[in-house]
Amino acid sequence: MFSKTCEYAIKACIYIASQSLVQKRVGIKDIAQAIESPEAFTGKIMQVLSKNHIVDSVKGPHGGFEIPESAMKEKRLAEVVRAMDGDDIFKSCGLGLKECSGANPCPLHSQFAKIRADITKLLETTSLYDVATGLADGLTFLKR
Amino acid sequence: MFSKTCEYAIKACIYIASQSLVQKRVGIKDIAQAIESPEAFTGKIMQVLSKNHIVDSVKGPHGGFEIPESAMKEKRLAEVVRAMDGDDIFKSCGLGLKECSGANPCPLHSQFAKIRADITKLLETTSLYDVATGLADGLTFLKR
DNA sequence: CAAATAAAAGACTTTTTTATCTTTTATTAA
DNA sequence: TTAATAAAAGATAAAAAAGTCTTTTATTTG
Ligand code: FES
Ligand code: FES
Repeated sequence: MFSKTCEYAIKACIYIASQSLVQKRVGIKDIAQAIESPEAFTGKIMQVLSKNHIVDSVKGPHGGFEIPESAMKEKRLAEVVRAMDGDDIFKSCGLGLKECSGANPCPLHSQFAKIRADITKLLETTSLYDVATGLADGLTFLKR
Repeated sequence: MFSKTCEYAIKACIYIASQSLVQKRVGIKDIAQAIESPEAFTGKIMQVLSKNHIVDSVKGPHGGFEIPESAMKEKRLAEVVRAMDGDDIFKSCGLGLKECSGANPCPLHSQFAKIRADITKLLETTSLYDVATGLADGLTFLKR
């Protein structure tokens, strides 16, 4: 479904958001620990998220990453996915045809298009705030 | 969604089935041409499909691959996917947690589980015959 | 039976994805 | 203003996925 990179990115954003809810800025080490990802690789991912203005980054002592509450209410999961994996998941053919189109449909097009629309809806409507609260409340988990 | 290998496998099966509908056995070259796949790689994929009894293989002159009409009415897309990609798509967590469970749900679990169930239903209920007829009738396509 | 045909099997190569290690830059606070 | 801290940037490395090439085995038909 998502690349490993994208999975890490989504989890990192949710974790950062949940910590930002209690005014805590978090470093790469914290993040890697919280989402069970390799530390250096997580750093690379954070660079991309930061460049795409999905997270705010602060260098130096007491630095780290954060997502202001106002921002996390706006940012959708779809933005994170687009930053990491592009928009393949939103528009490409399930059987790998060069482009998905009703005019030249693959044998799964009609059924697959529905599923893809559901995925798109999920990602486009869910904000980081929506998922961060469940984590903060101990209802959902990012590892195991 | 699916690996490249799995996409080729699904398309190959649909093509073979559609040709079997008109009593035509097809070789690797035909298949590769019909689904726009690398020939040698397609050969490898056919070996797996053959070992898993999804297609029948015949060596020697006038040999090739076929799927008897009775068999293609039984075989589901899910079998092809399992043979190539395992059952990850049917059971694994969308965010890559070690296992998907309601007891330890990731933040997307409830929404993702629905989508995964839809995908499973599509693959488990669609037979090769179902998709082969559309191709044979020129309503669906395997390339471009 | 011999020659031709076509898939199976095995050994490799290339590309992409995932991951690591080192150096640099920015920031803070003593 | 310098030492410590933490992310950014850059250069590699390892693993997995995708793809190729060569040899072997099975089958058919003249
Ligand atoms: S053409 Fe394959 S999903 Fe639309
Ligand atoms: S735990 Fe993630 S999808 Fe079920």
